[in-house]
Amino acid sequence: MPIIKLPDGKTLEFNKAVSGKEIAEKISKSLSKQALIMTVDDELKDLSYLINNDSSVKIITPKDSEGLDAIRHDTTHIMAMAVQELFPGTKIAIGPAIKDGFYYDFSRKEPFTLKDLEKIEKKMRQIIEKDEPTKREVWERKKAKEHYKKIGENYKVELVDSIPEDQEVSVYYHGKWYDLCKGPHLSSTGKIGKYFKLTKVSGAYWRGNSNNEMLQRIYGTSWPSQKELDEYLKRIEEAEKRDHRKLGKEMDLFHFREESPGSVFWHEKGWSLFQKLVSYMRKKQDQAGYKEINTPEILDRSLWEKSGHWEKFGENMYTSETPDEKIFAIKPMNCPGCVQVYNQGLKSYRDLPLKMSEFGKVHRYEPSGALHGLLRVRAFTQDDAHIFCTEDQITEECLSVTNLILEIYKDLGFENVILKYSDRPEVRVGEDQVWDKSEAALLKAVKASKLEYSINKGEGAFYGPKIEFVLRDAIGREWQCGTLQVDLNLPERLGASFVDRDGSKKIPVMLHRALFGSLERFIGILIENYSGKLPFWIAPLQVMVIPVSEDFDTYAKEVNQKINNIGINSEVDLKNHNLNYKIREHSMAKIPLLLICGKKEVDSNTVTIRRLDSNKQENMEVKTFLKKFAALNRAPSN
RNA sequence: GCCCUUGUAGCUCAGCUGGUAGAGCAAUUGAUUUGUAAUCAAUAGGUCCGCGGUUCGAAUCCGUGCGGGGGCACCA
Repeated sequence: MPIIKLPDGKTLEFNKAVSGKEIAEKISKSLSKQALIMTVDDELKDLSYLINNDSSVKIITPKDSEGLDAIRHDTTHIMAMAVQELFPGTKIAIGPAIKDGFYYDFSRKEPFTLKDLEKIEKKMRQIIEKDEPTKREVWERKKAKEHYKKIGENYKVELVDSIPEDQEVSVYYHGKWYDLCKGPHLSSTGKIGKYFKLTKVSGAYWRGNSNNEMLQRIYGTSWPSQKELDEYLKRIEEAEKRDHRKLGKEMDLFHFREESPGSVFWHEKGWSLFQKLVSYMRKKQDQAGYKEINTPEILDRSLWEKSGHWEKFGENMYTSETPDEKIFAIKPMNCPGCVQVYNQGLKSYRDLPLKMSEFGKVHRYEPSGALHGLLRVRAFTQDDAHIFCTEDQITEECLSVTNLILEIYKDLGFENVILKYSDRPEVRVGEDQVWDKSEAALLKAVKASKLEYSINKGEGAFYGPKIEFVLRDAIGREWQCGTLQVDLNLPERLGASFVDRDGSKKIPVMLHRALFGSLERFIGILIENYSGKLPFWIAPLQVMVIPVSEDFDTYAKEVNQKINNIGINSEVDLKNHNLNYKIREHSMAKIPLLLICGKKEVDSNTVTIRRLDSNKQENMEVKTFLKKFAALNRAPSN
């Protein structure tokens, strides 16, 4: 006589074992129609699962994230079934639901083509049409293994092996096709609806290990309704429109070329944006007590051996050989150089904390497949700094770094920031006790920041634990930017010290921190966040002055000169095109302000402003304009 | 690095099964003097990514290298 407790607190009593389907029907007709799976005492189960004992039950519908996952999981099973029917001999590996969709990994000699995807989709629709019931069976572990061995599904054999001993080995059937699967699944193939689409094929290593063979992965997306599917596809399209590679070209900011893959050729406008960010940060760092330094880009191999980079990071380092056969490395990080500057002259505890910043250009030989526009490059400028301090100062210094970073993000329009804390990796330098100390101090700062955070086990830098600052952009994507790392190893390796209060020599702690991480990457993120429509104060070309006709060229030139004189980047468009044409052209170039000058303006000594993304006209005296926009030509916090 | 895919004018792209390239926009020149998202016309513009091969003949087919894109792995 199970008593079923529902999420709203109500209870239902049954006089025999009861299935989810029956419970849903008892609650309401509409719920039973929408029901996909259920949770029994927080465990996901098929609706057909029979409940014998008193339990808490929640019926899952497409509105729940578990429901959405179930739909996607079912869709991927149906895809795998379609693939095996269409392409006999194809072996199947794994096929989970993922964010916004699903994938399944296959092993087959011939590559799947986009045409194949169409065929597979068609087959899937046929399978769904048949609406065959999905059934679950529990198999003996041994039977499952032998069975899969017999039919040559070697990936499934491995998967059976990896199921923990205390768990059942279950298999799900739709029609004749079956798959090793933990479940749960919808009750029949027709339940998933028809709102799915196969999106792409790619390679993927078996079990995510690059030593294993490469499988073929087919990705798809699946939703409870046409509306949601359309919305998703629209979202993808919108994201593509924001692509900084496309906008960077359109806005004439930068380009890449074969001669230096992964390195940016900055054009005038892009570089102007870059420099605006640098001078903004200089100002912020000055105010926060940083001292800016600069160190060589090429340093002798011996320094990198001492610092540990040669051994731990060598694979990613560019090296150069001189005519006299000396080996130099092009710096992949600024820290060793910075320590050398610290090491000049004796330091006292009174000098600490000592904050040394550096806009250092670093080079890292990233794997070719990792390169991605400005977001992943081989040469980039870090807004780097190293803070030398005592162990007692770690937490406080970390907090002040966090505050600085948050203020800077806010100025640039990012208010939604989360932290990722990473502790010791497997490959590392330094004693475990040292790691214990650094990890504890950093974690304390993380907690004190009161920001949302997650812990990434084993993902710290080889010299110390770290936190990463992740920001969410206008369309909800997360970008890892700033970083803060505690380093109790490098100062010792490179012989840094200070004289303490008692006259003894001690080794300082070093904090590595970067605000944006990489200027290049951050600019990419900025462009995507704003769809290229950058805030006025940071836009490379801020104003375009447009005379209505040739007669007003002189006036337009004068206005342009006055604007440039107060430090706003302005140009005047004297080309022989009509007004409509120019407005269209410069709007598409995403210039924040267009100033129209015609007879009316000349007579009244005014300009008419048209702001990007608005067709309102705003007339203003030139004097007023200059005053107003001079004030807007700096960061909100300044 | 691995799998798939792709590389034609400054840009976006067309060019079927092999017969030495084409459009729109941009550029230049001329006409037009324009009041809030494309005025008209003319002109010029290309080692069809590089190298090698097949062929009487290659942008097109094959091989290879390099680059781009989508993933996987990587991201100290």
